[in-house]
Amino acid sequence: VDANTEEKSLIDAQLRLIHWLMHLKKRGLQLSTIESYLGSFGKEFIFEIWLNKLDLKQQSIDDYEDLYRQLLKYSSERDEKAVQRDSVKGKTSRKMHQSAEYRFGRLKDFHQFCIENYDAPGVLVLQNSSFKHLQICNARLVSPLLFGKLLEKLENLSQEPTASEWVDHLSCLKLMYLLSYRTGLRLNEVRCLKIQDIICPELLYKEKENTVFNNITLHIQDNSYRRLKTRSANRQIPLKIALSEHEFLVVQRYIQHRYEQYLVNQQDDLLFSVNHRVLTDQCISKITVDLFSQILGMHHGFSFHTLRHSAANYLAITLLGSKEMIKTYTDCPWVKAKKMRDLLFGMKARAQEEIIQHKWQVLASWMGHSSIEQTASNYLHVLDLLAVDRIYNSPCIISKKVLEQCFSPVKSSTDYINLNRYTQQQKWFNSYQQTQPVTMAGRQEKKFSIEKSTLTPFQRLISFREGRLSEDTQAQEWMQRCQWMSTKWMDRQKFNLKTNYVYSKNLEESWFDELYEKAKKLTRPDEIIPLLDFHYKDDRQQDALKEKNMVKALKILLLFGKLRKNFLHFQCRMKGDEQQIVNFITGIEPMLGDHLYLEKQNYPVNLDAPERTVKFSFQRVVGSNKKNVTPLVIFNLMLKMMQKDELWIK
DNA sequence: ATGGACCGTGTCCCGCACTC
DNA sequence: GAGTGCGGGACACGGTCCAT
Repeated sequence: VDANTEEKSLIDAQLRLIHWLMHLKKRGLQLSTIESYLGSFGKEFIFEIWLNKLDLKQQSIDDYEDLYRQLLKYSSERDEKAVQRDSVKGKTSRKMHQSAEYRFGRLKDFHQFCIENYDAPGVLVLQNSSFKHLQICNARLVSPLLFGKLLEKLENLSQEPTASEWVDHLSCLKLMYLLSYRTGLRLNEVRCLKIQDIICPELLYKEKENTVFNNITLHIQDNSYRRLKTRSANRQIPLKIALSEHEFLVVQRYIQHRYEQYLVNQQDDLLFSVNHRVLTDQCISKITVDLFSQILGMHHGFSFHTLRHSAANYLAITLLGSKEMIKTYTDCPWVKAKKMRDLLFGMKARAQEEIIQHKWQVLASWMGHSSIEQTASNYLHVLDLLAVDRIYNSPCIISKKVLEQCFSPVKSSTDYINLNRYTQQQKWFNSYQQTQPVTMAGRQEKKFSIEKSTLTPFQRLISFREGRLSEDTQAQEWMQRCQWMSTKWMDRQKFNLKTNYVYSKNLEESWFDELYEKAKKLTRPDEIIPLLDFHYKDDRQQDALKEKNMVKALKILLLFGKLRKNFLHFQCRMKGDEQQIVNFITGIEPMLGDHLYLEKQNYPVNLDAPERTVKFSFQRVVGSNKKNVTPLVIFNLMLKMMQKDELWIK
């Protein structure tokens, strides 16, 4: 990368921006509006391009995400400053246009334009429609437990018959996950590792089979495949201290295996290639998001890049935190953490750990950042924890004389006393939980069957519907029940559908889909669909009765309910109908938690009126607002009902 | 009873002109 | 560059009327 190409990409970026402005003009916007659009992020955009020497044409999804996250951060900062100014003046203005939300919309518009005209990839940061959501998902970290689940899901994926051609690629992906999670490598850095990037003397003498290598160091540098962000991203990552013992062995084994192939065919020199092919970064991003979706449901905001974020935070804790903190948050043993510090900071510096200054620099260069600031502000979400941890554990020195003046004479051989010794005796967390280490189940070591138990019934249902778990017969039965229910409730012609049609094949699937879509729309962005954690009070004696009433209510809903728009209708014509409705209410109402209530219209029914339909709706209450969420609740009830076999016995 | 057409309401967001 | 008032479109929702 010479200065000339740097300049070129800077100009390209500017042209892109100008092109967008022209496009806005063509759309008929007035100049004043376009001006404010440009003002939303234009300067910062160009600044970031220049600062990080970015080439937009070469950017991966993760690079875009980084860039946009930074821009949105600048935007929020502008907002914060405005709030401060206002609070000085003593007014609390409700912002209208030039707000972070507004600028978020402009940036989204710009990126959409780039997607259409410059083949830019879709970006997760901007996909979420609500701006607030973004701030939450920004700080998501992958815990060792979650990472274990991710690997497990990947393992499941490679067990599927359709994946048979991809098994080797998926094994590579697993190693990429591992390396990124432990070392914080970017997607393209790990994806495009070359055999030549591996520094390992033992590889060259291929003598003993079963030795453990002393170390394997990855040299992260620019190469023709990889598109690195900056030249400063030239760095070396020692794997022996970054990985656990077992993980190191797994990686070593793979490298040995690939090296032998490489000796035969030196053209094929990418570490993770299978017959000259490596999974594309888009493909990896998509698989990763899908796997997380399987674990966490929709709208989780996790991506491959989250692994890098997690690595940064766990490294920060491991390098800078106290023993307690390390044990609580990471799966790294304390002994290993000490070893890491010795190696990275140097033994001498470690001896005076309190005062060494270059710790942050070590972390930043490990991550491939040119400045400490960059790591701290973009990647570290645990700074406050680290600060508290540090304060809590730092020595609290007080002069012996002061103590003696206040209290009685003090026994001490020195003039100073470290009070921390005494305060620490009432540690808040002297019994901390040791985090369980990540388990790396290999294909050979463990036989995998799709573990249905780890999926919720809802996930199994949806997986089955999408053909991912076609052999799950239980889910198949549930699906049929659901289709029957949604058809009976929603299809105006099929109100009289009999239960013996539950397993008939010619039910229309669209009714279920419609209900599912409606439920999704009513779900708040931070929720997974089955949000209604129906409340049961602990009182055991009441439980049996409550359960009985609930089953009764569900049976009534099953047989007599009608879903019209956002309302649940019950006819009240025959003599028994009135009692059924009462039963329904008494069974349902105790299930609803604090945020839901059952709203009743035309109840009790006026038996003389021609119209004798009771209309129920479920209302979600937030503060003083209420919202009709009937389809969502019905969908949830349906999920419950499909599992209750007693409802389906003839 | 059912479905279609229409309408009023409320909310959200956008565009524009304007001021400081 | 930040902020505001106003107008207006898109949309969801519910209600009403009417024909079948």
